[in-house]
Amino acid sequence: MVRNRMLERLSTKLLNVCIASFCKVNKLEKAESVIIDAIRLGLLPDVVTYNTLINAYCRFVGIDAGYSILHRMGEAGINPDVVSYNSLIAAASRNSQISRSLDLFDEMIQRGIAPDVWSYNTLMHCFFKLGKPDEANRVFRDIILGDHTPCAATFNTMINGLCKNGYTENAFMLFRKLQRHGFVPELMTYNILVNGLCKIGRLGTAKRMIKEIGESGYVPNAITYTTVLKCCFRKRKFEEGLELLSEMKSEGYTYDGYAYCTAIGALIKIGKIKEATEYMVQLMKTGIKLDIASYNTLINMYCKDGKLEEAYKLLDEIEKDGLECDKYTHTIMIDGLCKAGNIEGAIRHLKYMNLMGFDSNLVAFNSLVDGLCKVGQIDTAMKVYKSMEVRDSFTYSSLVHNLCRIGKYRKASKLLLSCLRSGMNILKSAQRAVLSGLHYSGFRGEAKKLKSKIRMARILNH
DNA sequence: CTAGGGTTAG
Repeated sequence: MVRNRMLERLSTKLLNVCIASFCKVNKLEKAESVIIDAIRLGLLPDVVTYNTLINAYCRFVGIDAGYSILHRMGEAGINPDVVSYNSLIAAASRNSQISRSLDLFDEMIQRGIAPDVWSYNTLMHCFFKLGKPDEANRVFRDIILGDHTPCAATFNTMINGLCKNGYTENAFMLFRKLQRHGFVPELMTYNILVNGLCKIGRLGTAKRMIKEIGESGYVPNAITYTTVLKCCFRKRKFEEGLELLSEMKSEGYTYDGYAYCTAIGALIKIGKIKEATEYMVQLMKTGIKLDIASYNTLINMYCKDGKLEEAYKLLDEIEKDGLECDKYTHTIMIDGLCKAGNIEGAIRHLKYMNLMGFDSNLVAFNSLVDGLCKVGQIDTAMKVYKSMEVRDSFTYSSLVHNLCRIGKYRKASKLLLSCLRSGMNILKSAQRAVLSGLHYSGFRGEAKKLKSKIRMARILNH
């Protein structure tokens, strides 16, 4: 009897290995048919089998599909465990459905399943993604001081979240403190810090980190390289960047599209479309499978080149490749249409984007506002501006510049002030345009007053 | 579970 039980367990284990190998390569139907065969042979799937399925369905089909497995396992008399929920929570978080992650977390607790460190790590990550570092910090403290043992991912998530929320200095200090207490950083930890430090321009410290990677016995990986590559372009060191890219190519670090897209994106930004196109051709020649971010880069390239038809062709390619457009794709198209002066097309695409389940985002609206201004429809642009729930310095700079362009300096001045009152910065060039406009159109007193307000705002907003 | 690439103003 005992022998039989052992055999049974072994067989389920084998079944799970088999299911896992199919799930890994997106052969879900195959996995399902194996399960059916197994059941026919009297071999019942267990919680691990279902968890493997949840993971795969979340990854390849969607969270709803993953979630439906929960019901299926319930019907089969198997209760979901913390791993089941961790998969779902992480999947929602990956898909930027943060509120869903939080709901799933609550659901798990309500069902009496105790979260583990992984659950808390993901929860922390969710709060950081929501821009709520205080909440994330609370979770971090709970992990450290509570019943759970933090793991490297806990620290990595915390350090990364701090960097992403504008607290890179704190992240760095935490890192050093943890090190003094015996934390051995992973390569990922270093990559997180190198990226954070590069972004705030602390290149000296970033270089020190890279040196520490070697001293710790790690070898920098493609991510380290791409981070440094991006940093080169950010510092406008294009020659150096392109050299690094070719070094990456010869060292085998360009097995995906990241480095290419970094370079292409940087070249587009400085208007070197021809060079960007050359790198696109290179990228295509490698046969690397394009993901949605790569497609977005290429679509943006065509848009900036005024080749909208080519951009539309790529939209079709995305579908043929079985990928889905995301908010970046749509925003890039909307901006491209605006830049081409096709406001109607842009508005149509905005509606289409909403139809596809994407909220209108700040960037898309900013593009629309700017596009409307450029074709002389400033009143409509103002209407859009007023309807916007969120605005940023792009919104204001664009409007202020264009109002100045048509000589409406007092209106521009009013807008500039409401921008400053909201605690946001505005381009220096936009400020100058308003000030000199007011001055030379006879509103010298107002110009003077505005100037002093700008000065005060500089103190307060800093 | 955690790290690199993709969108807007001048």
